[in-house]
Parts: sequence; structure tokens; C-alpha cells
Amino acid sequence: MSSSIPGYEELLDRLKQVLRRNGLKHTVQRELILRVIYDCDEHFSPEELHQKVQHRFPDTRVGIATIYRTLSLLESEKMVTSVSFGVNGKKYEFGMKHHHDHMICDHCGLMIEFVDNTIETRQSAIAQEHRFEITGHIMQIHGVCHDCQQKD
Amino acid sequence: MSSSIPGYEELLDRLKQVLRRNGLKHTVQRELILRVIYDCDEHFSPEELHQKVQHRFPDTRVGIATIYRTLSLLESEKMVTSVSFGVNGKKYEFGMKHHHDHMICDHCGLMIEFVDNTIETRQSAIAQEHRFEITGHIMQIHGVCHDCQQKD
DNA sequence: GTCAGTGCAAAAGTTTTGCATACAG
DNA sequence: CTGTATGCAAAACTTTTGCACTGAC
Repeated sequence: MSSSIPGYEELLDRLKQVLRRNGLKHTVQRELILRVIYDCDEHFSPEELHQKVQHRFPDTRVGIATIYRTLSLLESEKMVTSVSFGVNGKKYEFGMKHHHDHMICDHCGLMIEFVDNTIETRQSAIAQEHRFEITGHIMQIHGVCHDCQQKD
Repeated sequence: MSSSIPGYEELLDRLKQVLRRNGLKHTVQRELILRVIYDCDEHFSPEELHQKVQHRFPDTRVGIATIYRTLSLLESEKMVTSVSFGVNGKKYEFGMKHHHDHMICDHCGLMIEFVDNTIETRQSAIAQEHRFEITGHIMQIHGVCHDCQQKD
């Protein structure tokens, strides 16, 4: 098993590689942002990420514009993924964990991650039927979690 | 089969019912907006909806604020659903068609709608395992459509 | 030294709010 | 009449851009 979640060093190498390949430069800001994203378990908005970075590395100024620019870069390289949670707007997550889907409680925001092989398999089959070359998918089950059901 | 897509009249009744139930008022604007949404096959942003409404009913002024307010109302009543398409931002769709999922081409934006019973069933099972009361789900397969594959 | 990257601030875009007026019930 | 709904404009947010300066290579 274990489709191996990369360690930070591995990830950093990958970033360097991407940068070199595109004639871009390795900067402190890009590295710090990657570091924070890597350590971030929850989903985050660009604004939240900005605050985390500033809080953790107060000695380096990182502008919100750089956050947006870096997120775009990382997203195009599939190192982060963006997910939309209805009313809460667009959020990002570290994109190289083991693949998983989300179950979201619309009352309290609780998020359960899960993987289901039957679903994954069907998806490939459907894509194939339509001669569609699949690059990824988003699957969210929305509802009310057990705790919130009690409270009603 | 046919889980019966409601006709416009039915839908309008439902709206009136919702309004009455919440002590809200039946207004021309709300009706026109519903009308346009009902006839709209594609997904739309609030701004696009606004333009469609103005274009189709030039005699009634409908402000963008009313569009947003009405979309919120309809969304909370599950009469429209919002879907997020990554880079394209938040879009809405008429929420009472027969349920379907989306397959989206990231090159040309082509959207194929589909339903798969195996997936639907597994979803319910997963929700049950977590004592989760399911209210809906979002499932999008992203990739490259057949046409776009040719073009590369 | 060169050229991409950065912070900052301004601009552009999106969504929400306040308020006086209109109008449904 | 009463109180919700509306349009408009202002405000609040979110995201992108322009520019002069910095710093990686």
C-alpha cells in the first residue's frame, strides 16, 4: 500500500526542479510558503495562508500578492489543489497527500476524508466510456454529521 | 423512471409556497429570476444571470443585489445549486433537474452530465457507515475530452 | 549584469449592506 | 397601513496588476 506521501525534502526538490525547468528562480518566499502548506493539515484560503506564513516567519515579509502568485504556480504543478466548499468560498489544500474525498457537515463544517475503491473504479470506467482522459476528480458528500443530528 | 422534472408552473407554486411559509412576499423580480433560471440550460454566474434577466425583461429593472439576494434564497431552498469550476469561479444551476454529476474538460470547458447508480449507492453506504445524514453531493471528473486530445 | 520576483499600492472584480422609496399583503 | 423588497450607491472583500527595487543566477 502507501502510495508514499512525499516528505518535505522531496517536495522541495520537486519545487526546485519545476523552477529550473521553467527558468524560474528559487526564492525564500516560495520556500517558506511551501513549508507552511506542507505542514498545514486543514484547508486554507489564500488569506489564511498569508497569516500563517507571517506568523511563523515574522522576519521575512511576504506580500499577499506573492501568496496568490505562488498558489497559482503550485496549483498548475498539481502541488496544491483547490476545492470549493459552497458558501465558504475557494480553499486550497496540499495536493500530494494520498488521494481522498470529502464528506462535509453543512452545520458545523466537520470534514471527514475517505477513499472508496468502488467509486474510484467506476469513475475510470465512466471516463473511458466517454473517451475522456481523466486527470482528477472532486467528490464531496454533503450532509449533517452525527453530532449535529443529536443537537436538533 | 423519470423522477419528474417539475414544469415551470409547478416550480412557481413551490416558490410561492416557500415565500408564504417564511412570511416573504411574491414579487415580479423573484418570479422573473426564477423564470430565467428555469429556462437556462447552462451554468451561470450571478453576473450572467443578471444580464440574461435584463435582456429578456427590459421593462423591469432588476438590480444585481436582488440577483444575489434571490440566489441565496433559492439556494437555501435547494431550488438552485452552486457548483465551483476551479479557475472559473462559482456558478449556479437550476437545482431541480434530474440529479446528475459532471465531467469537465479542463481545456475547452466542455461539460458532460452523467449519472451512475453504482456510485450513488456507494455514497449512501459510506454516509451510513459514518452515521452521516446525506443531503447531497458534488462529483466532478476533470480531464481532457476526446476532441481536445486530438488537438494536441 | 540581467531578468525574474517581490512588496506595496492601486485597480479590477465580486459580493454585501445601508437607506430611502416602492409595493405586496 | 405595515413591513418586506427593491434599486442604487457605497462599502467590504477578494484577486490581479503596474511599477520601482531587490536579489537569484
